[in-house]
Amino acid sequence: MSTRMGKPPSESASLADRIRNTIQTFTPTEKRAARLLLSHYPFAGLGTVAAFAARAGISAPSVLRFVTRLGFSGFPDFQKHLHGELEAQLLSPLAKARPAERTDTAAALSSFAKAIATNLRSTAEAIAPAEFEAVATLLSEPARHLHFTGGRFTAAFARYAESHFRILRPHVDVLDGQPALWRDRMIEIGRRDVVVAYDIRRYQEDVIALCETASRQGATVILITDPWLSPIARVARHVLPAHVSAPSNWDSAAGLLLLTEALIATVTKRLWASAKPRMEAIERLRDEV
Amino acid sequence: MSTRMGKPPSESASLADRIRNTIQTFTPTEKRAARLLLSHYPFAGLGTVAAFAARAGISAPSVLRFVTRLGFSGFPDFQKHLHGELEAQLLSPLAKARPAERTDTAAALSSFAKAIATNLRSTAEAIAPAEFEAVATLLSEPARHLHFTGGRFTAAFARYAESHFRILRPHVDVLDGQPALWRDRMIEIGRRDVVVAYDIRRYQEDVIALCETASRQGATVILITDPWLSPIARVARHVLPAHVSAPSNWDSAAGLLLLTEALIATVTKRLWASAKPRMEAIERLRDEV
DNA sequence: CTTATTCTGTAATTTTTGATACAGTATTTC
DNA sequence: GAAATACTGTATCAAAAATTACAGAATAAG
Repeated sequence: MSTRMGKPPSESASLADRIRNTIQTFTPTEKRAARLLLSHYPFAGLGTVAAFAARAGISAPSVLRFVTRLGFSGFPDFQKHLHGELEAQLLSPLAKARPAERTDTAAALSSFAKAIATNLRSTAEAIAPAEFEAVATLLSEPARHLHFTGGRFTAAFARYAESHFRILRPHVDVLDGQPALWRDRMIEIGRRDVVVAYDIRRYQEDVIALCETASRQGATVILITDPWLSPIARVARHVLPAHVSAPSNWDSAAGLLLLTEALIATVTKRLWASAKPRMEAIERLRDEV
Repeated sequence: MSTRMGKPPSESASLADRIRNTIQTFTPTEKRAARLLLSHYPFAGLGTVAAFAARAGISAPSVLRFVTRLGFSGFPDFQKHLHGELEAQLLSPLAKARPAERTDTAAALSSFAKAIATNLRSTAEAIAPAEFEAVATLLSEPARHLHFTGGRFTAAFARYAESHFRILRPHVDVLDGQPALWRDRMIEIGRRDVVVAYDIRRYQEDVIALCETASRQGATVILITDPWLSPIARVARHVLPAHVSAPSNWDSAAGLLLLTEALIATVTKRLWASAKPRMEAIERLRDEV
């Protein structure tokens, strides 16, 4: 066993910092390993032990001793840590190097806004254009019947979508409230129907069951979910995942709203010729009542 | 052998872009793999085949078929490519500038995301910290009764807020559906009650009437609205305006959602001592049913 | 200068990982 | 509705990787 113990890798400071601070205690070959890693941090550590050894001009066992010295249980453990750092750094360029400022409520609001804005950007980037396009097309076909549904928290977005699409086009409803009531309507759902389901963790059994039934009866299922994908993805024709992370105990649904509003906007534009007179007629009716 | 060949991985466009453009030609399981990779790009691909497969909910061979379809000779080859992209991207922060989207709809989605992100930022900046603070405090008092309500489009956010606050604390409900049904409940609303109203253009008569009545009976009214302020502002104790502009015929409600979620997060933190056991109890009840 | 100790690479070993053959299932096509 | 085709998971195999044992080299101490 080594005479010097490595510190546990769970230290708060970045691994690179820790290496820089302790590099003088390393043996000559370990220093070579450390310099390689620091000069190409952290990419040099992403490959195999053999590749790292060759690049540093040392032997494979020396690399192993190096990572052990750093406090890792083995090379895979070491790599796992690098992956984690990399992901944290690249995904939240803002949240990273910020040593817990005062948790003022005003600061909370603005950091919330920042985090959600980041979500929106990554949500938009992760969506396949063809997928979004296909969904927009489905929702633009007046002959199809649209049914929106969601779980405990996401039912609100089904409602939100419905309240807009209802104005744009005919044959729009929401499957909401008592799941028992859905059953009755399910009988009418078939090939021409489109079910748009919102479902994020924890995925809800009754929504899943509804979509499976709908799919079995030939309906087209569209799923709007989180990046971990609801089980509904199995039966869904199209899936639109949205990022949901937020500085809170709860997930943020802003990504779901983004996709919903973007779909509404796209369909509005596409159906404008028929939607405009329809909207005007609805306005007149509202004013009369 | 597969009937469709993957393109060589040396294409100039990023791998993510290529996947987004060709995802429609994938098999269902390949789509699952693609969605995982896109939603956690490229980190999901940095581990082992088995880890990727488990995370995507598919089998290891399917992952191998996926990378083969993408044109790589094997999983290590695929990872090598990801490492390369990652290094290039992180080393040149400038190169991160988006490579000009192709299709119209993709552009629509990303410009939508940008516009909404801007909304969020300006919404957060325009909120008076003391106002937000005061609202959070009101919603954190367990003795008060909370009622959420909204108009045609905004009722969804009242529902969304209610579904969360209901879990955090007692005495939470939503005034929804038939306005006639509100009347019956109005009789019980008094000094200890808090009415949170969502209202944006075009401001809705029945919601306005509800808030005026509530105010007259001594309730505290909180208004979440657009920058032009609903008439409810006259009777509201606190007003939180949100920016709503969007590249669409419709307004965007993302600002409303931001305020809602930020309030939920703040109240959750503040009530954590009592909310945690409450949430656990609710979880247990759910599991039993 | 000799001896003890630490350091480092070669080579063997074991574990893990990626890859493949094949059979069952679902799906599509006629 | 039946046959053909495509799709996907289980079980198995082969390959590569990480790890360890050990001996030689370098360094430091006496």
